[in-house]
Amino acid sequence: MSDNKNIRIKDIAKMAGVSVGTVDRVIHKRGKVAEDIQKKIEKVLKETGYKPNLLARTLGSNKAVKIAILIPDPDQDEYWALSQAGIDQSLQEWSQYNLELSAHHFDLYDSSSFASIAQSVLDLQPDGVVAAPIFHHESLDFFGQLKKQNIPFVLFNTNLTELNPLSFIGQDLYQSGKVAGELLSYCIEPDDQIAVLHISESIENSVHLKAKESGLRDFVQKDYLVQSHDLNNVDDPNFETEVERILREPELGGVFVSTSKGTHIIASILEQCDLRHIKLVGYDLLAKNLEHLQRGNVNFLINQNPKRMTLVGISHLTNYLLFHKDMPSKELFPLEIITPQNVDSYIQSRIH
Amino acid sequence: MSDNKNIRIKDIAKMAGVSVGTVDRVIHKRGKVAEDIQKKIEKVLKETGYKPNLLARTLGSNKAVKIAILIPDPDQDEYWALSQAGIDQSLQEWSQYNLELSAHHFDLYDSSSFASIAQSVLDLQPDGVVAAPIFHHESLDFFGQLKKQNIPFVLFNTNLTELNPLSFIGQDLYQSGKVAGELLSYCIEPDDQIAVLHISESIENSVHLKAKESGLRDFVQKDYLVQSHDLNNVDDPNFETEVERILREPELGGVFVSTSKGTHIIASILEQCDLRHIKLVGYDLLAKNLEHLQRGNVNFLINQNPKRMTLVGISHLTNYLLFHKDMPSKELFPLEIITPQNVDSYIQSRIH
DNA sequence: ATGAAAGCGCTAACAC
DNA sequence: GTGTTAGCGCTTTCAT
Repeated sequence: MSDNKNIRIKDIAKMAGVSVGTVDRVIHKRGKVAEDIQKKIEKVLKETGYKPNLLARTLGSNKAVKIAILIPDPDQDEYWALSQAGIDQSLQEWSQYNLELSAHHFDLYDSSSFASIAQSVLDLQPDGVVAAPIFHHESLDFFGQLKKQNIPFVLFNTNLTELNPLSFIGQDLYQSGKVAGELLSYCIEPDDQIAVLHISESIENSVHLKAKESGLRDFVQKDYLVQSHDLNNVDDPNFETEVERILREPELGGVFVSTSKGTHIIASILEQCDLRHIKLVGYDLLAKNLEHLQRGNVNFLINQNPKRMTLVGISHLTNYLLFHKDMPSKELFPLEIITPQNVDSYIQSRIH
Repeated sequence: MSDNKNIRIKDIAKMAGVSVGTVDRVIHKRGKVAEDIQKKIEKVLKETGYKPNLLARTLGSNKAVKIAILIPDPDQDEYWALSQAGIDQSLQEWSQYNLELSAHHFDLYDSSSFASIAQSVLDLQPDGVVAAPIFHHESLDFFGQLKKQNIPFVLFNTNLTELNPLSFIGQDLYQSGKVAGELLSYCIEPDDQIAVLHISESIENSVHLKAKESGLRDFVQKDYLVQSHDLNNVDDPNFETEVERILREPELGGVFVSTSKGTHIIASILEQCDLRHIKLVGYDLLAKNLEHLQRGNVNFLINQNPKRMTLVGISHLTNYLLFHKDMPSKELFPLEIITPQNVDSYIQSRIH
C-alpha cells in the first residue's frame, strides 16, 4: 500500500527545493528547466511515487474537451441506432465534466458522404475523434489528416490497423465465425449442410464477413459441407427467390448469416417458407432479431454489442484526454452468445 | 442541448440575489434558510437546470471516503479470488480519488467468523459497505447495525431483499437454471435423463441453488426426467463413490452442477470414469473449469462474473458517496454462456 | 530558467 | 439566517 495519498506537487517542490511551477514544468515536459534541477525533481517524483490528483488537474486547466464521433446514420440501420444509444449514454455519463461530444452521421450507402462529414469534423478542430471507419478508402485520407494535426483518434467496429489508432475496440471476427460453427454443430444433424449468407450493403465490408466465414469453415468443415453466398442487393427483385432457392435445398440444416440486418431478413423468409427445421445463427440484438429469436426462427445470436463498443470508445478517449490515462491499444469484446432464455438478462442489463 | 455548461453556484447566487453559502445550503439541505429565499433559489436552480461540477465538489470537500468490503477468504475458493481481483482492480481505478478501500475476509466454512469480521468493520466506521452476505442469519444483525448508523451498503452475489440495500448486484438465479436447461436440451438425446448436482459447503446457500434447479426443471421437465442430489460434504469418504453411482446411471445424458466449485469436481470424476457421453453444464471461469472446458469434460459454463459483480458494487457505492450519483436498486447481470470457442474472448476482455 | 499568485467550482468554518 | 472567506491540488500567466 503505497503512501502517496497526500503527496502534492507542493510537497515535491519543497523536497526538491524548488517551486511548484518548476515541478509542473518537469511533470508536463513543458518549458525550460535546468538539467540538474530536472534530474533532481524526477528523482523525488520517482521516490515518492507521486500520483497527480486528476480531479484537481482537470479542474485547474479549465478547458472543455471537444470530441467528435463519426458513425453511419442511425436511421438507416438499427445497428447504428444502438451505437447512437451508446453516444447518448456517454453524454449522460460525462455530463458533469467539461466535455463537448458531437455526433456526425454519414450515409451508409454513399461512401462519398463520408468525405464531406469528415471535412466538417476537421473544421471543428476537435481534441479527439471516435469513429467507425466502415469506408476503408475514404477513411485513409481523413485519419491521415488527423495524424498530421496530432488529433488522437479511437476506432471501433472496423479496424484499420495500418492507421494504428490510439485504440481499437471490436471483436475477433474469425473467432466469431468459429463460435457460430460451434453453435450450429450443436443443433444440426450429422448429414446436414450449412449455408453461409452474406447480406451487406457495401463491398468494403465483405472482407470482414469473409473472416467470419473462414472461422466457421475451419470449425465445421471436417463434419459438414458448407456453401456460401453473397447477396448484396436486397432490393433486387430476384433477391427473395434467390434466397428461397438456397434455403429450400433439402440437405440444408443450418444457416449462418454474417450481418445483423441479414439475420432478420433471412429469418422472415425461413418463417414464410415454413422451414422450421433449419437452424439459424445470426448477429446482434436488433428488435426484429429479438422477435425472431423469441419465435424460434433464430436459434442463436452473437452479440457484437455496438452500444458498448461506442461507449467504451468514447470512454477511452475521454479518459485519455481528460485524465491522461492510458488505454489498451486493442480491446476485443467477448463473443456473447444470446439465446431465447438469456436474452432478457442482456436486455435488462444496463450495458447490453 | 441544455446550456448549463457554465452555470456555477456563483451564478445561481447572483440570480437569486443571495450568497453562495446560502445556495450551497439549499442544494445540500443543510441548515437554516428562510422559506421564501429557499423557494426562490430552488426556482432558479430548476430554471437554469443547474448541475454541480462534481470534480470541484469532491475536490472542495477534502475528505477521504472509507469503504469496507466483506467477502469470504479468497484463498478458500477461487470464486472469491475472482471477487478479490475485482477489489484490486477497483483500487487501481479509483486510486486517484480520495478513497480508502479495505477488504475484510471471513471464513467460508465458519459462519461465526462473519460476526467478528463484521464487528471490526463497524469499529472502522466506514462511510459505506459492499458485501457478499452469504451467511443469512449472521448478516441480519450486521446490516441492521449499519442501517441504524446510517451507513449505506451495497450487496452482491446473494440478495437479502428484506434488508433493502442501496443496491443489489447479481443474477436471476431461476432464469440461470432455465438457460442451463436450454443448453442441455441442445446437446443431449431425446430419452436421456438429467441429474442436478448441488455441491455446496453451506446450507444457507441451498435456497439459491434450489432456485437454479427449479428454473432448469421448468424448462426441461416436459421433455426429460430430472433428478437432483445434494452432496454437501465433499470431504466425506463416500463422496466419490456416491457421485459415481449417480453418474453411471445408464439413462443419464446430462448433468447440471449448480456451483462453480462443484463444476470441476464433477468434471474430473466424469473424466476419470470415462463418461464422455455425458454433457455437463456448470458455472464460472475458475481455472480448473476452464481446463475441463478445453478438454471437453464441460460443455458449457454460465458465467456469474464475480469479478465484475464486485467491481460494479464498489463502483456504484463510490459514485454514490463521492459524486452523489444515484444507482439502480437492482442490477441483474447478463447470463453469459461460455463455450470452448468463445472462452478466450472472455478471458482477454478486461472485465471478464 | 524560476517563482509568485490568481484562478477552476465547490465546501465548510466562521463571523455577524 | 446569511454572507464571507480560506482552502482542496493543479494549471497557467506574469514577473523577474
